Amino acid sequence: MNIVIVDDDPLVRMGLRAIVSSEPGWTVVGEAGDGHEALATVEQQRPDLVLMDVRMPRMDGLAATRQIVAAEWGARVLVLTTFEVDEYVFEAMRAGASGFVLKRVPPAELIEAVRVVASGESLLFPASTRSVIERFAEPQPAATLPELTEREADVLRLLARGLSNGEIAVELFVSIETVKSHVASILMKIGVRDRTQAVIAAYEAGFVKPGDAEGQPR
Amino acid sequence: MNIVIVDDDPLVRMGLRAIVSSEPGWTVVGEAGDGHEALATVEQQRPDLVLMDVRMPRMDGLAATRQIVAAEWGARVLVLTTFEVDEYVFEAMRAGASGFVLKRVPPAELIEAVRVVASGESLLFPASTRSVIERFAEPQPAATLPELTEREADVLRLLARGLSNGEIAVELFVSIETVKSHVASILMKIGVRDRTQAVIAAYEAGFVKPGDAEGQPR
DNA sequence: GCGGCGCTCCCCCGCGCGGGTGACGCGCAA
DNA sequence: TTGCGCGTCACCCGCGCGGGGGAGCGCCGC
Repeated sequence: MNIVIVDDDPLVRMGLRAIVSSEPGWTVVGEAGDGHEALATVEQQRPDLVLMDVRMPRMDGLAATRQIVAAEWGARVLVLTTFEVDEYVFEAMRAGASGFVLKRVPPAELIEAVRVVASGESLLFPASTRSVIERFAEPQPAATLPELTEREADVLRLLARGLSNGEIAVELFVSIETVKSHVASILMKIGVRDRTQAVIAAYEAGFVKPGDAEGQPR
Repeated sequence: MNIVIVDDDPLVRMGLRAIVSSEPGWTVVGEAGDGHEALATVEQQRPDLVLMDVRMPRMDGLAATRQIVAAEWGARVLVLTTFEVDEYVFEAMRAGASGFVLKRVPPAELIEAVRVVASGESLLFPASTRSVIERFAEPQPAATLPELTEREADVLRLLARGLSNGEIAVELFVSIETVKSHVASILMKIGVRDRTQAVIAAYEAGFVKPGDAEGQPR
């Protein structure tokens, strides 16, 4: 397995190199000190895996990760970081990293992490996993909508797709007046002023989710 | 540390008991064969941690997890499963579980998992972590907004909080006319008809996310 | 220096929207 | 039976919004 090490600190690179190259069959085929160098090195060496620092001069590890993962040969990236700043975790995941590990974990754990990531799976440092799970768990009870009648819910769904009263009327086979009546009820029930705020409330309450619209809003 | 084991298969319970009770200081204070028994046992024993199977008769592990975590003393729950069905992972996370591990992992890994979860952190089986990361990574490229100028972005942010043109004007210390001008540019650039559709586009593109508003929309 | 663009402001116009009030039929429960 | 909630429809009014138009300023790049 061929590995590239990216970190702006030469000492850290040496340490990582010592750890990973101690495994039989693992070879460090390149090193880089910033994001730009990383891209160049990865393009030349086409490694199986990249150990990537986050904080680096010129181009940080997240931007570099994005580009490496986006490239067609797509090496897997294991992000290393000194501090467990939560935001980095989410950014790294979005950037396409396969793992997120603190530098200060014992060498055996780091090797295990590399092995896991190389096998095509993913892995997060436990404390990071906790952040991720919490973010997953929370968004549900964010806000809550008062009880809407079935028809009002229909109208709100269409409102949240950007339809005008007239369009909703056509969609539901009723008159505009009826739609206006429902809209008025909705606005009063959820305590907002206009249709825009109603749509916002629908999103905030999870009544509709990004992706629900997808395409046809026109 | 006191542990309760929940699984409908007595043999599996015995195996788990053998593994975890081999650790010094760890005690299995109860067992249960379904969700209802689990709730009763947990309430009596008040364990620090629960090893919870997912598929069980009467009440499944996810429902039981929800109730255990919701209770005020709140034991931590490590979910065990035979198959790595993705949906279980997300459900378990939402239910409030602190970890998700396959039953067939080696005893040493299981013990490590228990240790991690008991320490207040969280942990997922690597293949599950991958699912989670992918779910995190995808929602981004949903839709994309044309390039907005800095000021237009400001206005769109406020639009997405439900402010009227007048309120936006006050917020940005400009005249209503200016706001109307920016709004017109926004509508034209993203190709929509009215402010409501603009807000929808903002949510769909991830320009604003549920939770950004949080409170002040009024 | 001049054009382009972003930001600011102004005016007019038409219409959709939101607020108010009222009405009718239906189903359901008191 | 008498209500009440729901869904349907109607009319009026006022105003915010969106669609035109134009214009001045400062900054940047050619």
